[in-house]
Amino acid sequence: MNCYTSLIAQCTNKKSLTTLKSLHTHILKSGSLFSFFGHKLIDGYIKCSVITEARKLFDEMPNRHIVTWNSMISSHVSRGKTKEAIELYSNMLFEGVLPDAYTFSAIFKAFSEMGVSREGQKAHGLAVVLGFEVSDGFVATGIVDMYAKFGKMKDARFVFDRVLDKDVVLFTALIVGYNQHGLDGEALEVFEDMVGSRIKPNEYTLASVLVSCGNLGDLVNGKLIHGLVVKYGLESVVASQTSLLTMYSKCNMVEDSIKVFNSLAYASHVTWTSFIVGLVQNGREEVALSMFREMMRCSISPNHFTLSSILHACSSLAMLEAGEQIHAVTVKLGVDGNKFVDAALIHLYGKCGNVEKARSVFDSLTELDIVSINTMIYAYAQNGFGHEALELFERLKKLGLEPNVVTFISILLACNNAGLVEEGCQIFSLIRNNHSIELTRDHYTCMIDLLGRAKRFEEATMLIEEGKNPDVIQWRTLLNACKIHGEVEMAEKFMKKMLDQAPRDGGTHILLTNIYASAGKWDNVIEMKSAGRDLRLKKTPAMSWVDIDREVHTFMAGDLSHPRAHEISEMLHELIEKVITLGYNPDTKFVLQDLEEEKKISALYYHSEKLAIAFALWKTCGKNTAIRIFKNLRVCGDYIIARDAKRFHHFKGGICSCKDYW
DNA sequence: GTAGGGTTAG
Repeated sequence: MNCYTSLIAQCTNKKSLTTLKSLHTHILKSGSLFSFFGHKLIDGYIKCSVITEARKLFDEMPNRHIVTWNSMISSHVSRGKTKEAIELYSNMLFEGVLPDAYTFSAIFKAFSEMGVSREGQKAHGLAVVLGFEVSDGFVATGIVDMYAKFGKMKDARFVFDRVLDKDVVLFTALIVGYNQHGLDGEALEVFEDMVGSRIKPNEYTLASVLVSCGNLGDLVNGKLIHGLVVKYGLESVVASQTSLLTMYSKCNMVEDSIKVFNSLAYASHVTWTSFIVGLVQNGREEVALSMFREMMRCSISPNHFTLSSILHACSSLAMLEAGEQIHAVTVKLGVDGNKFVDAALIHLYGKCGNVEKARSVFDSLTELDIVSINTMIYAYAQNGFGHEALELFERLKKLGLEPNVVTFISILLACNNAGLVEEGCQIFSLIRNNHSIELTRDHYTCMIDLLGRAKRFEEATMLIEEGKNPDVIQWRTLLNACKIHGEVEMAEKFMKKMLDQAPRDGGTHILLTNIYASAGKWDNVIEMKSAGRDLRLKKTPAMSWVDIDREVHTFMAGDLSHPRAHEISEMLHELIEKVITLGYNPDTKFVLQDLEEEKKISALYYHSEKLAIAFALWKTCGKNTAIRIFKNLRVCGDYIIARDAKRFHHFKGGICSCKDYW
């Protein structure tokens, strides 16, 4: 009889399920199944990962031992079968079997994963009554981790503080809790306590505190902890590598994160993703895209984290074609239903001016949440679809969702971009009356722009003065409105107010210079320019780019350095001749330099966006494909299609979607 | 004879 024990052990080690099952039959026939051997068999099934067989036998057994209850519960929890684990736990209590430290160490995770905090709290109470809460580190860790997952950091801390013998896992559970709820300062404090208590951190601890350093932008501590990773020989652990990358990129030290990445012998999909995310967040979208391609070449499958990030890279570069290919990848991998991925897709299509496609992704969502609606409203806003944005705003309210700060920024932007002045004012007063939303500078700036464009300078000025800490951008917004309406005197008045605040602001100087230039006040222009030189102001050069066959071509005004400069120039002249015969009249008021008329006209011809479009037309040879031109600053009023730094301009039948409002 | 914590995204 005793040989059963060693036979079961042999099967378990070899993971031989068939032999285990024949043993099962044999023991059953011998009449000793519901004894010690039954428990051994259950244990064997669990170790062979056939939990259903274990459960079947378990349910047949009378007089189940606490150890077997515990094995059943913990094996269900570790396989993500939380509902069944909780069921087993209640059955156990119902049968009058008291849980012990092993039971508690497993069960709290089930409560947090099921999201049932009341039940979790009850179990906590029982653990206190039975005396396990502060005396057993495993139990305490379970409780601390559960409260942390529920975001109840005060409860987690309360339990933590009372535990007598704190170990590295308990400390880590609390640190991770703080980290995941944005309390990175607290996370670092606890880490310091831990080190002070001479408890050695491990890879779990270090991974988490590194991320906290990143979130705080605390490079000093980040580097110290990098030192600890090296000291404890944890450099080859994936989690350490991943969080090192995250830490450096969140501290804006992309070069260091590149260095870490290049030193890795192997990178997991999480590490690749962390690296790519860091590149995207640091404005290295093109590198991110090539790393993404490299990742795919290495047959590392991207997941929803990777894909949503890389889609954001495509959005920033407005690379529609690359984005569409990645959209195809998301469908192929079946992650296109993920809400992060879908939001990124809506953002991409919105940013690339394809509102219909953004909307079709939006319509495919099975569950609407505030972020997905915000993203769609923003897509409408960017493209000047004011009424559609307002409609969605109404739908949001009907769904009973609470609009947040981002919703209001997007909707105000939509009103602004579509010239819906009254609607914008109404929504603005709605936010004012809704005390749960705090008005931010962005809300004010948007309203100031809206009122300024509507020539309602008095109200706009009042808003600047009412808003907390008005900034240069707001005054500059108003100056821009003066420029639109040719209000030179008003601009000078605002300029004085601004200069008190930020005498060295380059944008202000350039704007006022341009206002003088449009009004032909060349003396003032010269004066402003020399003042600007004295202040050593640098102007951001205008730049346009076009994406053809996944290659980005960049142009600056008058810049003939492109290898195809000759063809571009020919195409440009051909085009201009054509449009002149169609009635185009170069509008030199957009040339803000004091030049002879002829030179002004030629300056106008060589604007960066025109070079880009000439190149694109030459390159695509009149093929019937959409051409998307991008520009970092505002598009010159003299011409054209494109997305500029603010919004997309759709040209159809010679009319721009912004109705020349911008 | 059974047990606890981590790294990537809007």
